[in-house]
Amino acid sequence: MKSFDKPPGCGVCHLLPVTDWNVLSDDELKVLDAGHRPYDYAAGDTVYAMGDPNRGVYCLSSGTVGIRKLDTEGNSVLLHMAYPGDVMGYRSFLAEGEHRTTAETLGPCRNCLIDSTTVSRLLGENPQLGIQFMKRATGELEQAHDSIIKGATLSNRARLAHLLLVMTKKHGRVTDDGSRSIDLPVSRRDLASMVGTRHETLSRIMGRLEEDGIASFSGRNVVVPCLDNLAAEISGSA
Amino acid sequence: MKSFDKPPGCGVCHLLPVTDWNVLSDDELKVLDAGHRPYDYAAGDTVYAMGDPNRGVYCLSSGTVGIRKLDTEGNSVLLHMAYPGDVMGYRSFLAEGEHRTTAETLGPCRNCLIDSTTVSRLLGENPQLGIQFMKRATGELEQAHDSIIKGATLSNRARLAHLLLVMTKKHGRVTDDGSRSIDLPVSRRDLASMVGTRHETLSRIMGRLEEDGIASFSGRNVVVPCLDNLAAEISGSA
DNA sequence: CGCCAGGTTGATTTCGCTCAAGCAATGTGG
DNA sequence: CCACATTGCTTGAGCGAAATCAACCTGGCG
Repeated sequence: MKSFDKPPGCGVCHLLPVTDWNVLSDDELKVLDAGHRPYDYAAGDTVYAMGDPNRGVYCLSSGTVGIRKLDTEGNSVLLHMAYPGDVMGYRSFLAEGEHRTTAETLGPCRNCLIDSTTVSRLLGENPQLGIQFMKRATGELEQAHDSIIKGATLSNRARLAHLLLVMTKKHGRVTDDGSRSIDLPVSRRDLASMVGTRHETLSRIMGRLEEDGIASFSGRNVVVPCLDNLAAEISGSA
Repeated sequence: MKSFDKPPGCGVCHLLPVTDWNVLSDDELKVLDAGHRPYDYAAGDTVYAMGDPNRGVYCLSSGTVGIRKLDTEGNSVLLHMAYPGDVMGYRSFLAEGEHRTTAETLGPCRNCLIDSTTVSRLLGENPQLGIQFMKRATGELEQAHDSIIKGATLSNRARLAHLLLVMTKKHGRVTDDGSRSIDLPVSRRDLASMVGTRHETLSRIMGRLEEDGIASFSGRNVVVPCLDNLAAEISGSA
C-alpha cells in the first residue's frame, strides 16, 4: 500500500458524477478534498479488518473490493462487492465503533480515505449527503434481502446461475461469437461462500452446468453461450 | 392516567424517546404531528403491499408487523419484523418508487402514517433525522448480513435455534420455574421461510429438538427450559 | 355436516456434506 | 535445474439431511 503526498482533487475526480459526493457544493468539495487521501493497494490487500477502529469512510477509485465477514468458526463469507464510485466503511463510521466486516482488494485498487472529522462535518452541513448515504444503505439492504430470498427458495444450482448472471453485469464482456465471457474476480472458495455451499459441491455443480452446455469454466474465466439459458436455470428449476 | 384536551400528538407519544424522531425540535415535532395520522389494524391486515405506491413512512405504535417479500414463484419469505417505535416504508420513500416489500400485521396494531411531504420537509430541515434513518438502515443491513451468514454456514437445526434465541428477546418471558416461554407471532410456514426450509422439514426439526429436551412446542407457544442448551445448538453443531 | 387451512407424519428419492485422495500450478531452497 | 512443499481445485465414495409427494389429523367455520 502506497500513499501520495499531494492528492489529486475530488472536485476533478472522473468518478465524481457517479458518487455520493455529487450533491456537494464547490466549497464542500474543497473540504472533501482537504480531508481525503488516496491509497494504492495490490491484489489481496486488506483495506480494513473486522475489529479495526473506524478511521473514516473509503471511496473506491479503481478496482474491486470484496466485503466479507468471518463467523465464529473462522468461516469466511463474501457478502458484497464494491466497485469504483462506491463508498465503504460508512456503517462502522455511523455506529462510531469498530469495523464489523473485512474489506479486501480483489485486484489492484486505488481507494481514498476520507477522515472521520471531514465526513462528520459534511454530513452536518449538507443534509443531501446523508440522504445519498441512506440511499446507498437501502440499496445494499435491497441486495441483501434479495440474497436471503434466493438463499431460502432456490437450489444451489439456481443460485450459482443467478450469481453468474449478476457477475455478467460488472465483469462480463461480449465475445466475437456473441457469447458472454466473464472473468470472475473471486476464488472458488469465495464463490462457494456466496452461493452458500461447500467448494467441493460448487465444483460439481459447475461440472453439471458445463455438461448441460449452460456455461464452461476454465480457471477464473466463464463462458456463457446463451444468457437466456442461464436465466432459465433460475425460474425453471423449481 | 391523564386525559388530553386534544388527541395525543407525536410530541407526547410514549414511544418518542426510542424513535428516530427524538432528534426533532419542538417546532419540528409540531410539523410531524400535523403530518401524521394513526390507523388501527386487525391481525393479518396489510399495511402496504409490494407494488403499492409509497404514501409516506409508517411509525409503529403498538403490535408487531412482518415485512415479507414474494418471489416470482409466489413463495413468501418473512424478512424482518417491526416493533413499536420502528419506522417502516422509508426505503421506497427514498427511492420515490413503489413498495418492494409487503408489510402485514402479525396481530392487532396501531400504526401512524407520516405523509411524504412532511417527511421530505423534516429530512431537509434537520440533517440529524437523515442520520437517524441511516442508522436504522445500517442496523437492518447488519441483521440481513447476519442472516446471510447464518444461512450460508449453519445447519437448518442451528438456524432454527438461532431464530428462537432471537425471538426470545422480543416475545419471550420467564416462567415460574425459570424456563422461557415464547409466544411466536408467526405461523409455521413463515417460520420455515425464515429458517430457509420447507415447513415439513421444520416440523421434523422441531420434533427432534423436543426429543432432545431443548425446547417443547405446542401451537405457537415454545418453552425453552435452558437458554444455554439452545445457544449450544448454534456453535456446537459444526 | 362437509369443507378448508394449518399442521404433522410417512415413504422415497435426491442432494449436499464429509472425509479423503489426486492433480496441476506455483514457489523455494539447495 | 530439480526435489519438495504449498495452494487451489477436482474427483470419488459413503452417509446423513432435506426435498418431494402424499396421506392424514385437527380445529374452526359457513
